[in-house]
Amino acid sequence: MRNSDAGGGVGGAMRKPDRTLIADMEVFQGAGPEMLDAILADARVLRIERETAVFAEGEEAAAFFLLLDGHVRVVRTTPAGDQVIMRYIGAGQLIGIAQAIGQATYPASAIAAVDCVALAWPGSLWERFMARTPGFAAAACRTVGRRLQDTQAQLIDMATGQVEQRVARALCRLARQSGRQTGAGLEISFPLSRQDIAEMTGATLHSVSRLLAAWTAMGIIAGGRQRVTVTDFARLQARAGNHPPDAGGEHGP
Amino acid sequence: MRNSDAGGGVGGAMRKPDRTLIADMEVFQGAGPEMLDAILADARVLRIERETAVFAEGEEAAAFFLLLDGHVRVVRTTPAGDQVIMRYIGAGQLIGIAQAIGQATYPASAIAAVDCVALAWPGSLWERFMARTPGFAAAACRTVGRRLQDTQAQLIDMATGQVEQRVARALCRLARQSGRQTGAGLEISFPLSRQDIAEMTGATLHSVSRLLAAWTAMGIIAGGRQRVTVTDFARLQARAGNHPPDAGGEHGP
DNA sequence: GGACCGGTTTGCGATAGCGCAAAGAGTTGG
DNA sequence: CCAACTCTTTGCGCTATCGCAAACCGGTCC
Repeated sequence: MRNSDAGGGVGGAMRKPDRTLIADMEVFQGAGPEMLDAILADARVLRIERETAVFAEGEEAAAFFLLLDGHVRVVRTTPAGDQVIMRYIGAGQLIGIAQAIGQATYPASAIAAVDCVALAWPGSLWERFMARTPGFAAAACRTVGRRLQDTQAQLIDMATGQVEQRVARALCRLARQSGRQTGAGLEISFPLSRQDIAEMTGATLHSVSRLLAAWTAMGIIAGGRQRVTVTDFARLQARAGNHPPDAGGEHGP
Repeated sequence: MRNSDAGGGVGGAMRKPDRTLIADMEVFQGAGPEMLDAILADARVLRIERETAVFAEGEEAAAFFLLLDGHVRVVRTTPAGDQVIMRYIGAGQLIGIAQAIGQATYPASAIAAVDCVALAWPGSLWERFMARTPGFAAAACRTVGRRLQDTQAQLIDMATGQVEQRVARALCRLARQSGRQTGAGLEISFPLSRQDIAEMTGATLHSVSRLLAAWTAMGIIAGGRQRVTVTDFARLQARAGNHPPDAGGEHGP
């Protein structure tokens, strides 16, 4: 089990950020300088330590957040106690927008994958933003829509794909979204355990471990403890579903 | 393969409906009578025959729709050719809202499960609605958000549940949303083949058939060709994994 | 330095559910 | 009333994947 208790770990304030920090966020497009300042005036700046919760599933949705730096994973827990990682969210994205969808409580938990910085607004301001900030509503709608698209794509994967495909796709997605180019390849820029990958793909830790071991041996990926680097993106993509043009016998004895 | 070609089958117009028809739709809450009339003035009324497409995946998103009567299923097709039923949509809901999420093409197909009636607006009007109809943006956002919630719930099912649970949950959901109370129980009010259920749950036709046969024998459900009636909702829910009020300590036969 | 600890790897048996194949059983239309 | 069709049921071998158990590692704490 993970140490992901409570909403603790949300650290103290920093000095107020400059408006240029949020001026190019999609949600605030169309807002003038004075409006941006007003928006910022209502924001708290949070620093969230690694592996602590920004907010927890079921909690009253008292605030919504804009992630300025870091990555958080959005997790839901089943009645049976299984965790499922819905997505990872990177800098520049909104989280905790329960009010956008008319929910009084957060439907999922958000856990910082690394130390993060975020802006927080009281939930009550959501409506004001929706009403007064030009384009905010449309942008929020698109944001939610995009997540719906992603989730649907994942659902399709789960419905039709084998574990190998699902894991390959998850890694491709993460590498594309959060990959940092290094000498060795695209390195996923936050700690990502085999267990995490399993919880993203609906597989078991064991299957994932086997898979990654095989791919490491083939030179498709590299990395150790909570680290994954994609060294051969094309070949990983091939594993993700486009199996036809492939040689190489694989898999155990 | 199903006879679900093209956007054909979209029949001719009916006489204009009365504004009361849409006045209580969530998306048009807050719109005054004259605005409702204006909205209706721009709408076309469509009659869609059973098993024909309202719109097709990949098609340019030229319009969005409000389903007035009937049920449509929203389907996506994988590159490999597998169909996945994302959801069923009933009367009163918006469909084809690709523009809401900033898509130029429909991400899925919508096929009428029964003869349907819908209103259609040119996609170009979306922005006007968003801007001028009070509450429309927020309602649209909530609609998309609710679908996101649903899809996430399904994803969790797929990730953690066995086929039996998934099928049971899918039936519970359908019965709750579209069940018509009859003497025998809650009858799902549109044709629903085993194959459809399979495509909703990521199972095979065969597994679904076996499952339903077993449940029929137990008196949990009833129904024949493309028909499902839930005769014992509580017990079906138990199969779905929630063993709450029930005390039945049963498992596989 | 050695025990400890979270994450990772690996082996192996158990099995759910797929894939294939073919027979039944309602429906539809001539 | 029969033929054709579609949907459904059923049998059976097969394999991907789980579940458990145990060995491994690279740091960390004392």
